[in-house]
Amino acid sequence: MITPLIKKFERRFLLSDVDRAALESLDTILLQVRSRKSFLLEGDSPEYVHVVHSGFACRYKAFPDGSRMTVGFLIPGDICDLNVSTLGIMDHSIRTLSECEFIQIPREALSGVMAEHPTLDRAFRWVALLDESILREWLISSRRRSAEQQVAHLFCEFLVRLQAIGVVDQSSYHLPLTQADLSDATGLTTVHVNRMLQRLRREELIEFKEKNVRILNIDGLMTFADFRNSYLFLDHQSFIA
Amino acid sequence: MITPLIKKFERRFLLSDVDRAALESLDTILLQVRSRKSFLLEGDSPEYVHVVHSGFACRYKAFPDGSRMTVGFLIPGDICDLNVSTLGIMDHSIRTLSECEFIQIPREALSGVMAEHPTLDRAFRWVALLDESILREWLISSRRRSAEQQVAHLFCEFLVRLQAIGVVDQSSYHLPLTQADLSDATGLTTVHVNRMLQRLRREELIEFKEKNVRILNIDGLMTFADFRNSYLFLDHQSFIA
DNA sequence: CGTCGATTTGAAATCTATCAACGATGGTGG
DNA sequence: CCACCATCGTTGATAGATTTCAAATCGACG
Repeated sequence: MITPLIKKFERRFLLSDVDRAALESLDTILLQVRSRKSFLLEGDSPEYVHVVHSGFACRYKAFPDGSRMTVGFLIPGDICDLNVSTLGIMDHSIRTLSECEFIQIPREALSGVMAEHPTLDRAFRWVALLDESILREWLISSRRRSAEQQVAHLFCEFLVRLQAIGVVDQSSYHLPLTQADLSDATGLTTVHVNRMLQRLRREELIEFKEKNVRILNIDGLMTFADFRNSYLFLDHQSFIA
Repeated sequence: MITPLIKKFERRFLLSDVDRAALESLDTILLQVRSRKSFLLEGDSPEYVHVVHSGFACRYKAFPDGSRMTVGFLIPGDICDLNVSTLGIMDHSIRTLSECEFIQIPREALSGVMAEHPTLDRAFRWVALLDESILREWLISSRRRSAEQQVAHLFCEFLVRLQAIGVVDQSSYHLPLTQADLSDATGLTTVHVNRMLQRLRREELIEFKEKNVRILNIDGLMTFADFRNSYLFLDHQSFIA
């Protein structure tokens, strides 16, 4: 049941059978959430840890004026609320972008597993750092990249992250976002996002319609966006046994 | 020796005498670094954990074109390279902005302490989350705040963080940064930073000269910058014993 | 058919970068 | 002590990127 997470860990860690069994033996509940629902809010103290099993979601910060800013996307295998264990509360909110299934893990049980399995403990810390690294890259995007590059970079990030979980088909992938979602995630206006998408299309880098992305020129896109995947920690170089 | 870190922990956690003794018994070395030196580079695997004891430093990402982007500031009590334990290497660099003293803690010994003292383990995780929260706020700054607000927000952040370690005197504090440093940290040009500082001065919000910041109107500044200190986790609300 | 959300278009306003230059300052070496 | 140099801060003019505002189009769907 918890397989997307295990797969994610195994991109970087060599789990023992015992480790894997410990994760699999966790008593989980599958939770379905409809599309475009805020299901964890800033200030919440969820008693379960939630792992995305299917669907797309995002982390966001809500503002008094009713607007929100997306600070990260969640795809299958990503953990929504790992931090709650040490912080006590969510310091941002989570919202689904498509219909989603979440795996709920009792927080206590998970802590127990981490305490007894050093490799798993390390793996969980690692995914937290991965989130932070992505966040840092978003900051870089927002400061150093032009609007067009930012949008392009986002499509690269999706490409690589979705490839890693095996849901990319010939450089095409499903992406249930609206242009307004991209605007929340980049801080650009929807008008401008629209124009940037048109440009990327005209330059024959990507196509994005009907919730489907097709990368027409991967190298061209990555070069243009100044995308380096090292921040996603996908290489197995510093493998830790 | 390790007192700035202990003080930081104690803003949020109730350390037992045993916890405190465990930290104090660590075999540390004090390292002096001259101003404006890169002393930890992306890719490094430092064998010690470094805690700022005195001075100002920053985290930054270096780019092929020789420029750099600051992604966070370090003040006394902040940890430079906690992540190396789980990641194996630095995924960004650290540079001093003034003469600095760093406390070097053997990584193994620190891990041991964390393993045996759950509260300390939690405290270390907490400071990691604090860093991440600040990063998230920087992302928000860079997307939602005007240049002038960004600069103002940075001065608010310094004010509150420096207050927390007790080095603010009547809403004045020492800040050994150049306008170019502010530009690295905001992504603005130095020219524009200069103009924003002039505006803030003209609006009688702050004064910044000779490495000294004086906040002339705290409420006005915070309101203007849309600054809320909750992201700095300074409140003792969700105190964990 | 009408409505709603999403996308697209155009024109003007605003913000920030860019380029170029100048003044002040402090340190260094002669 | 002075001349020189480098760094920092300042100013002005212009170009470019992005937002803002307003409106049109499109498609899905009841």
